[in-house]
Amino acid sequence: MKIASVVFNSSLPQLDKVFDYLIPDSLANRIVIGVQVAVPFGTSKNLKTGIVIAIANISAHTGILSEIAEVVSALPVLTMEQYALCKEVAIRQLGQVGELLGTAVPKRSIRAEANFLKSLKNDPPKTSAATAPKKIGAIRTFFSPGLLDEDSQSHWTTYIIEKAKHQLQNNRGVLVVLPDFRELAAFEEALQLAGLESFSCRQSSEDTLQIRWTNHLRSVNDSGLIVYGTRSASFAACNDLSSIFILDDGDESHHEQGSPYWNSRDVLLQRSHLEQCSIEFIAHSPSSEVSRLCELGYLDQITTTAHKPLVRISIDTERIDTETYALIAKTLGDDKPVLIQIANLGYATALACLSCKEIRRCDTCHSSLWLDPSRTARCRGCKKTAENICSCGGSSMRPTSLGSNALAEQLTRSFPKAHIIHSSGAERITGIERKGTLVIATPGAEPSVAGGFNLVVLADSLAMLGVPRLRGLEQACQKWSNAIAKTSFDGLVVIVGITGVLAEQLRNLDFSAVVRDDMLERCELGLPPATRMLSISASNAIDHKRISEAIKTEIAELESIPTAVPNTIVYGYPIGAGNTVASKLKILVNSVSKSSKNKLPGQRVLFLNMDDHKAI
DNA sequence: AGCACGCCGACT
DNA sequence: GTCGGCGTGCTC
Repeated sequence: MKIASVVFNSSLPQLDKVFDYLIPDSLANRIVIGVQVAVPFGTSKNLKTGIVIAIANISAHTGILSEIAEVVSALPVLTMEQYALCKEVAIRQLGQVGELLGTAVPKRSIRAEANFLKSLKNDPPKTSAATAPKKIGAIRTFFSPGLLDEDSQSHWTTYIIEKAKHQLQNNRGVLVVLPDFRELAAFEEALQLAGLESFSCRQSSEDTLQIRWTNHLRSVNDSGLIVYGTRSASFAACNDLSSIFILDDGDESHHEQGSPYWNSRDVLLQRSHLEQCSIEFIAHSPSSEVSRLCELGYLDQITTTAHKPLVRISIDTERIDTETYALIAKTLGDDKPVLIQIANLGYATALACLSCKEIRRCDTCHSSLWLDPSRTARCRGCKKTAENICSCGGSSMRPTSLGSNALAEQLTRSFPKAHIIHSSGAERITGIERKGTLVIATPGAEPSVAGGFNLVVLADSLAMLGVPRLRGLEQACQKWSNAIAKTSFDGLVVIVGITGVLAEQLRNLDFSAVVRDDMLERCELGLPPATRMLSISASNAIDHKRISEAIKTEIAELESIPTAVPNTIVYGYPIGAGNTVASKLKILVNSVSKSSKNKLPGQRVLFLNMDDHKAI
């Protein structure tokens, strides 16, 4: 009898390995690699479902083998490329293969599967292997689309679709990973326009169970598809993969919040290595990681020559100066749309001292102060109510920028006849009609309008930089550039409150230069992206002490970084040492967890994040 | 996760 | 003497 190796979808470290089973003759012709099977497991009366990842004549296991009880899914539900990716990511992120299998394989829908099988009989999938040409040279680029989304030639969807068409002709697969449902909608619209709907396959957790399972079966069992979705699509099946595209890799939505804390960029970089395929990063402004890869020569940067909107820098410390007011009034008067980007909601984004003009910061944690909705001066970080005296001795302060509510009130007064719309994360408007509308939006919530906005005002630029965060500048660039991309062909951009070198770089809309300078400076200081931060949180003080001491003696090269978070240790490590550090840590973490005398039943002792963005 | 094995306290 | 507590460890 043949032997099948089976893996389980479980986050338990004890089950994070393959289990071999005998294939009974009755099931022999139905068991292929990738199918779901039900097997007896341990002493449990219930069968456990797993996935066959290998079939062989011998087993490395010396004990007696059980037999597979039944075949659950007639079709394969996992490709071996997906499985290899899960293994690689699990090693690098110090997690379990089993917990990533859940991302690679969605929940099964019996009805959807029955319908899919029926449709297969009428329309069998194209077989690709015989005709697929061998690998073309893998391309690795960072592409920055033109800063005018209205110019369809330089739009990111056009760029991806043109390249994808070429691959589809060879019956090869293309994977597209997008940050958000808004980009998903934009991409779907473009697919429809290009007549590629029948060659595309969406992977979205927003879809119903049935649709998800149908699309998943299709991407595993068919080829020559454009597979697209948000971050979990990084693990989606895509046969004969030739190119990977990832949009706005710096966007926070590309980070998985749960263990093992992977992000689309890193997963897809690993995937492009494993599958020897091209990878292209697309963003109006690069992330610092992409900027670093360009600097190293790992990625080629493609700059578009498409024309850019005109930029006016207003150095006025007021949020909106008189000239900008006049521009808004004129644009609205011409019945054309205006977009104002503000940092966030609330009544003030920052407070400045009237005598020294500095932004007031919290005495304990140094975060900026703001006026909360009850109009009390409060720290943004620790929420402590602030003193009324500045370090310079000045006793009065004023808001440097007003939040959306206050600004809206102010604008309503200034433009009594204007039609004002708000759009924020909570109440998001996706599109508006083209006329003299004034849109006040928070970053990422800007609606689109046919033809673009004739005036885009980045009203809170200074406040967006005022936050003392590591990635403040690169994230601001991402948010600014995405808002600027909504400008019309003949439109104007006003950036309020920026001065110096940054103002010059922004006048030319040279976001790559801004991010590059910031990135190089951070690398010199031993900060991300060249150095990475890993954090280990313990559920109690004793185990916290045990793991930190074990690391101090066993992995001396790890550089400890102070943190205020209780029972947590943070270390910096060079990005290239990731796998080495992870494998050394795995041994220590396992032994400390195992011998813990303090764990509650079912509770994990240690939580490990190999790439903790919030650690610093 | 389940489930059995195993070695100490209170019960007919 | 035995019933049962859940700590420890294994599951192909």
